[in-house]
Amino acid sequence: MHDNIPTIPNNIDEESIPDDCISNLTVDNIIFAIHEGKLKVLLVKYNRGLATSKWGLIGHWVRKDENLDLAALRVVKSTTGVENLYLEQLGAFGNVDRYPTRRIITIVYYSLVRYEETRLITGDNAIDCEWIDIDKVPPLIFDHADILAKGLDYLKYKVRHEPIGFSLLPEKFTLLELQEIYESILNKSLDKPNFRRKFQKMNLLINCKEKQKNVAHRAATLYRFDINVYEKLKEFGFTFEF
Amino acid sequence: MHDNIPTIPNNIDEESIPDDCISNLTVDNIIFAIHEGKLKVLLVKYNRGLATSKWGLIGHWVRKDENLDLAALRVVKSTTGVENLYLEQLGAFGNVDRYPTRRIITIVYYSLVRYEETRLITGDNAIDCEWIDIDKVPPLIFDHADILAKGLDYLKYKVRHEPIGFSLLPEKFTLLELQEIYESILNKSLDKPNFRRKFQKMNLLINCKEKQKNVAHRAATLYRFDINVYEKLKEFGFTFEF
DNA sequence: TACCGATATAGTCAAAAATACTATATGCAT
DNA sequence: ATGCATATAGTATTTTTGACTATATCGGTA
Repeated sequence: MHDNIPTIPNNIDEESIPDDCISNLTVDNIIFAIHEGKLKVLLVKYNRGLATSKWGLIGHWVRKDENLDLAALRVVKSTTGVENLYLEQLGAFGNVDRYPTRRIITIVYYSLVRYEETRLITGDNAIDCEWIDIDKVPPLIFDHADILAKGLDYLKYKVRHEPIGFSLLPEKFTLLELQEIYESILNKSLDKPNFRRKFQKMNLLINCKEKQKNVAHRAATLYRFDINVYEKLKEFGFTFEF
Repeated sequence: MHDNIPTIPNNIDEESIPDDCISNLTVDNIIFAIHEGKLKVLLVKYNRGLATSKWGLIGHWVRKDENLDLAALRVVKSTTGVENLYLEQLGAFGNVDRYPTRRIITIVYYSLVRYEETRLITGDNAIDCEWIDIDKVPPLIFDHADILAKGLDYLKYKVRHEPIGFSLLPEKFTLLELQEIYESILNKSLDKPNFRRKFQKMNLLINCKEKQKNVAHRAATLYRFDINVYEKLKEFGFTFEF
């Protein structure tokens, strides 16, 4: 699995840039999700251009009449089938030598999706599209390993400073599920009673007054995220901190 | 002052893009400094292209053989004369209609400089270059007002989460000077004894064992920032929080 | 030289938050 | 009925914050 196939065609025609796209600009997406308590990133194995048979982040050329954010959104939606997601720009990567043959700038976005809501679609420029465990990432094309590393750093930072956990969970979730998000991203274990208390005191959780079903132990209460309270708190200069 | 001059030439030749630059890519810089306790941003009034006679952030075309970071650094150094600065990418702005005549992407950097170290140089593409008080910013070209707003938000966020104050102060500074940075950025007053205690407990300050001189009051101790301790703390997952 | 204005710096105390635990509750499986 | 597994409540100690008071020390000035 994840072998490097050695020879790749090395000419610009192989890039097959659509006519309606800007020729020196792409978007690339770092798409994260949590599955079975583990942090995953979505990668594709390309079937054309300089990236043929190699793994990389999910990117595409930006259309001439398309804003950057929309280009990123288009790519994420068409690959994952997800409608609701957290999407944010990570930054531009444009080192002179990042692309083998010429100068191409990529604007990188990172997004968080709910694993259960995804229906992966391998586009016709790819031969594979998979959720890869964050510590089993194969070698990646171009500067994508650097980009991913930066995205992962940012995720770790972000999870402590904004309540992004909710973007990774289904609408209704238990406090333990929420805690496991933190544990998997921060890579350390946390005290259960203290975690609940801390989170509950923030008032960002709404008790659904429902319980888990079909679990072989005491059923936990289900909660959902109160985005209205969060928006109001932000207006008053509140900053989430974990 | 800061009037809008109405008619501007509206043709691409007026952009005067150097031959060795990429034609659809610029860098723009949000340069902050503190002077007399007030937050300032560096702006220029352009003398050519679509921006003629209007104020804007300090930007330039990116050279074909130049990394993005270096392009930003080149512009900041050549405008301010500063050698040591904090420089970080804020992100890419590339909305379809951000530039009047065609699609141009700009990569925005934000930097912090020490006011006393600057020697402003008005480049030959500008007729003026000034430190502008953050709440006296004139109308700006293109989407620069949006960009500046985002940079300012980021600065406010940043000052609470990373010890950036040191990038705005001379090497040796008093605790009151440090406090005033926080007060001017966060736009509120802070308790003096509590501020000192909080900062001192972080162990990021080295006592220079020197005092202020020629002040009409008890001389304060001078401190400097301990970047080594800061780097080590970061390795262990410490996050600065104010 | 004695006081004044200004800022530095130390100290106090109560309230709030974080931390490390212990204890009890409730679901399903056997 | 018992036990395993997780939920959830509680408790006690330490840390951190926030508001405030008190004292120290500089240059300047009457």
